[in-house]
Order: sequence, then structure tokens, then C-alpha cells
Amino acid sequence: MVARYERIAEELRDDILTGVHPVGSQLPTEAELATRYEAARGTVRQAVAVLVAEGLVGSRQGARRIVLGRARSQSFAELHSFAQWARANGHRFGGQVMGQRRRDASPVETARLGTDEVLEVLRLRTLECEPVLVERTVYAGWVAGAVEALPPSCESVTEALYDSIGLVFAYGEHLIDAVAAGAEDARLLGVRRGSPLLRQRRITTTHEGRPVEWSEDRYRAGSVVFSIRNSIDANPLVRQAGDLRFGA
Amino acid sequence: MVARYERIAEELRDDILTGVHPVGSQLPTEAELATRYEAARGTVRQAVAVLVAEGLVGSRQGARRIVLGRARSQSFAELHSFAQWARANGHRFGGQVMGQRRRDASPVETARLGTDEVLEVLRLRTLECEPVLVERTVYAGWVAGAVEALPPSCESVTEALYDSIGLVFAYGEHLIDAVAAGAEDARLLGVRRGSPLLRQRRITTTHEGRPVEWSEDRYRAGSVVFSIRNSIDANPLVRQAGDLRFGA
DNA sequence: TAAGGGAACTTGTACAAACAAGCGAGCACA
DNA sequence: TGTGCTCGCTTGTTTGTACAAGTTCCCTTA
Repeated sequence: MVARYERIAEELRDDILTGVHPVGSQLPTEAELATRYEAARGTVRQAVAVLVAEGLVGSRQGARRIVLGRARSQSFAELHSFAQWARANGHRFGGQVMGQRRRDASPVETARLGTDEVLEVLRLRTLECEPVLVERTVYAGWVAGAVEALPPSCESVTEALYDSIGLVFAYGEHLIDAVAAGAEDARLLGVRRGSPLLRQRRITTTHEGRPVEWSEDRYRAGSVVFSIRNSIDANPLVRQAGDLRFGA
Repeated sequence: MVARYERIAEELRDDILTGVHPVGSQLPTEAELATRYEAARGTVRQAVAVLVAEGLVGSRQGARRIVLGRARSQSFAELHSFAQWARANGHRFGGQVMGQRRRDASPVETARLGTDEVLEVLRLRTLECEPVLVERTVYAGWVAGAVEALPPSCESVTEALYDSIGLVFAYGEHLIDAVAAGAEDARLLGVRRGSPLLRQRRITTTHEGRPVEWSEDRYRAGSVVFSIRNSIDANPLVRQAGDLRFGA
């Protein structure tokens, strides 16, 4: 059962995408939408709030809402999982484990993941058969077994872990910056040492806030771009100085 | 007059920050909070929704809400304006115009900004007296005059434009990736040519959705990091393949 | 012609009530 | 012992109402 406001949001999103409400135009008023969809004003407000949060619509008190853009935000899964993102966007992709070992957690890792033992995995990911991403992931001890049981060429670790032990990745914190390719990066990605890479470091947790993994992903320059929309009201992305957290 | 739900959100945020509600703990139920703050449940829900959107609190139907983290999202202004971000975070900073000229808009720029004439500005920004950012901005023709009237060492263009002509930057779209430093970048930032830079391209518009500026900012590696929190429910950041939009 | 004041319109805030849906603990039964 | 089910708790959805606050546009007035 999908909520009413979600269906209304979906219809409005479609109308924006198909040009019924072109970029730059005004959205109908809440009262009009309420009449059209035979819903209470509060329900319509919830629907529009979804689009505002996605950055598609701008809103401020007293003025009619305005269509800002058409691009649609992707799901958490698509940001989190390379496989799910690539699949949703129609790319050919692959993955291969290049190395894997259990070891004791460093003090930093213990603080981050809350376990004494960790599993360290090095993966290389390809897009359209080109290597684009080096993924260095450290899993908390309590999922290590399930990860080790996966085949080395497993396409989507996220999906595989859900299937095998019902693990759901629910929350993530991401840090994004640029670094120079190290010797190993360069060899794996087929670029020169020192060439620019886009780095995404992240910690992922379950619904309960229990840390599952800590990962450092390095993308070959030009292969992927992160995109965000923000407004004076809603602002999810944050800029920080230097390497404050997450260590070196 | 600050809204009730915002004051409640503020108090809850403080409680999280000061450890009254530690990371990993459960937040009080809506009913408890409603009693405590003598507000309707709906108002409390609005307050908590703010914290959920900020990524501080996780929420799902049926289960008690959980505190995920303490870091606070910064405002739109702080993401958008280097000066406002630096000031809010207690950094010493500066800026200097290195070049500026009016010219006809390219076809791409006309499509983006909606004007035939543009003003191109090259700025160098410093943090703690170190050059960290090269900013190449193209302003729409209708703000060119106001921008040219600013002093070359103007610290905050955003604030200056608001003061002089009441211009409000309201919405932004950002693309983030990594590039190699060009000859000019290298000279200005004091790094070697080809060394990694974090690139942030953005378009900013007014409340009405009217484009004001198109900018490409290049940060020296290690100087700044972009940070984001997302969840299975709320996901503002998006990953894209290659250079799809915004051209080269 | 330009500035100012209002009136209509539109979005934002707050409260109240009722039901739906998911979670988790405890209990009963095999 | 442990499996499954039920019941209470908690969050999610929807409607209705009333008022607050900001915008926009028109009309008056200097």
C-alpha cells in the first residue's frame, strides 16, 4: 500500500519530467492540487514537500512554488551500492576481489566499527569493461563470515548480504575529496601514479545505528561525478576543512 | 518570531550535542516530547523531521528513533559562499580578483544563464593565508554591473551583492569530481601541474529560478572535504557517470 | 510618474482526532 | 528449548480547521 501523498508526488514528478510543468513555471497552488487529487491540503503539502526535498521544486512562504529542475534524485541504495547505481543507470559493470584478509582492528577502527576483529577487502570495479574504481572496505567482525562466503566476482555485496543474512544498510555518512593515485591505485586503474582520483570515504550502519563497514573508494577522474541540489531552506551537503575526521 | 517546531528541534539538537541523548541511544517518543514541550504531536513530528533530514536521527515506522550522529549540517549560505563558510568555521580567509572581463556568451552559457552577455571573473581564495581555491565564475549579464562595482579584494561576493542590489542566492545545483591541475591552476595554487584538485561546478539561481551565476571552483587537495549524510529514506546526493551535463 | 498602502492570494504553523502499519517483547504451546 | 503468535507501543498517514506571515498586484495619492 503506497501512501496517497507518495502517489501524488509521483504524478507531479511525472508532470515535471514530461513538461506539463516546465522548468521555471509555477506549480498549481495547494488548493488547486487538493481539488484535483481530492485530498486534504495537508496531504498535498506532504507530496510537494517530497519534491522540494528532492530539489525539483522551490518553495517559500507567500509565493507560488516554482519548478527548478527535472533531474531526479536517486535512492540511497544507488548512492551506496556501485552495482545498484550502475544497474539503475543502464551501465555494464563488474567487480573482482583482489585481496582479502582478517586482522585485528586498529584503535581507530575499533572506535568506528565497535569490534576488535575486522575483515579487510580490496575490490576493483569496472564500468563498460574499464576499471574505474578501487574499493578498500573494512567490515565489522560480525559480518566478516558472511562477506567471506561471497564469490570473489560478486557483483553486489549489498544485495548479497541482504539475501544471505538479511542485513540492511540503512544510514551512511560520506566524505568526498580528491587525492593522488598511489602505486597500487595506478596499477589497478591503469593510470599514472599521482594522477587525480575522486575519493569517497563512508561509514554505513544498520537501522539500529550499528556500524557495518568503513570503506574508501577511489574513482578514476572523469568516470563519475557527484551531484547535489540544495536551497536556502534545505541543505544536505556540507563542506569541511582538511582531513578532520576519519583520519588519514 | 521563530516557529515552535524550530525551537523544539533546536533544543533536541542541543541535547544530542551535549550528550543528553548519546549517539546510539533512543530518542523519547513523540508522546513524551509532546507532553514535555506542551505541543501537539504534529508539531513535535515536524521538529524531529528536521533532525531526520539533517541526518542526526534515524526513524522508521514502529521503532523508536535512534540518535545517529552529532555533526550539524551547515546552511545553504555556508555551502554556497566560501566566505560565509570560512567565517562560520572560524578560519582566516581572503580573496583576490585575478582577472575580469565582459564578453559575449557562448551558446552553452546562453542556455544556462539566459543572457547574451556575461561577465567572467577569476578569483583566488586563501585559507589561513594559503591559496586553496581557484574560482572561475561566469555571471549573467544583468548582474555584471553590480559585480564589477565590487572591490577586487571583496571577501564575500554573495553578501556584497545582497547589500548592493538585494540579490538573494536561493537555489544551487552542484557537481563534484576530481581533475588534474592545469598550468594556471598550478601557478595560482602553488602545486605541480597535474596534481589532483577537487572540482565543484555549480549553477545558482534566485528565488524565481532565474540563473545568476555559473561557477567552477577548484580546491587544492587536502584543503576541503565535502560531507554528506544519507539514509534509506532521505538521499540528497547523487552519483553520475562521466561528464554528462555542464559540458567540459 | 513614482512611491505608498492595502486587499487578495498563497504558503507556513499549530492543534486535534482517528486509523494504519510496523516493531518488539512476552507468552503459550509444541 | 525454541518457535510462533498476540498484544501493546510507536511511528506513519490523512483529514479538518484556524490563524499567521509573506508575496503580488492594483489602486490611490503625492
